[in-house]
Amino acid sequence: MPELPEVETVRRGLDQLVVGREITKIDVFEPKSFLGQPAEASGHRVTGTRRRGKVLMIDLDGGLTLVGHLKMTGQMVYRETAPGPDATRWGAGHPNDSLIGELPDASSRLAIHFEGGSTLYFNDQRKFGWLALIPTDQVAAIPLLAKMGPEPLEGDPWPEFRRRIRRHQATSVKAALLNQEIVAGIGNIYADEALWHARIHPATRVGDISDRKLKSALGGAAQAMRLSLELGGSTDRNYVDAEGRRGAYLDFANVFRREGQPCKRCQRPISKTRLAGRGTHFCPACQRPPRPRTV
DNA sequence: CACTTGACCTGTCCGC
DNA sequence: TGCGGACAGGTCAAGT
Repeated sequence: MPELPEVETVRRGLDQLVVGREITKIDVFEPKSFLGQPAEASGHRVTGTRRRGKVLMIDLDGGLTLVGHLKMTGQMVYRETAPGPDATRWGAGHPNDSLIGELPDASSRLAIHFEGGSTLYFNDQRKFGWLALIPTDQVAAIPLLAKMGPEPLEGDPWPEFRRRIRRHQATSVKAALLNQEIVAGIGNIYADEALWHARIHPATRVGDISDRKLKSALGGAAQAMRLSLELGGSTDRNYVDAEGRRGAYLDFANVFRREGQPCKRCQRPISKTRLAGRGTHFCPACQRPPRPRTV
């Protein structure tokens, strides 16, 4: 699932690959995946890329921006040449071979064509993701962005994080970490990793957790995401970067998708349960369940 | 307002 | 082998 490190990895790739290129045409294969008028992008040149939380932005000249969200299965994959017999980058046996092949494929929702024949494909198996073409000065007003909490890897997010999470004392800390209005960019993988780091049971109510522990959880999320950035993100099923490559972070995860395997701190088996509508991984020994407060 | 649940989708996996 | 259903999880709408 593309979370902050995955979206940032895609952004860095796109920054190298498409900045300076002029869009000739956008072909939309799945109308619900694109908001706005695709024809309005033609003739505009990419001036830069940005990211806020899990939201990707590709700025164009003329005051336009392509804003996108990959949700769970979105991919932004750049190909230098038009599809053809030689377009496949990966040889037989390459680890990417089974993940992504010639484009467009069945999951391709739109194609952004550039001067010179290169193409940026937006693939999204489950059609939850979207791209929108809107005036740059209206990007910040998108509700998701307008309400979004602090960036966990920029400056000191703790004071703002603390202010926001303390408004939600009755919710579970797992749900709070997934709430983009409390802190930006954390999804299911890094929420579980953060709580393992801080030794907090995911079902614990925010109101029952000290500031010191909450700060540790935020720090744990940041630590996991920084490592993931170095490793090109997490590839669970679909995620690839702008050049179609997998990320390697899950090989180093402490709890995510490790149910039944030994905790790296205490060797007890990792548990998996369902919380806040999500699969939730934790060490039942290191992360003690909350005590009932009354009765 | 705070909080929870279901909807949105489709590919994969599991049990029968 | 085929089939039904659970599951995967980011965000929003609708519910309590």
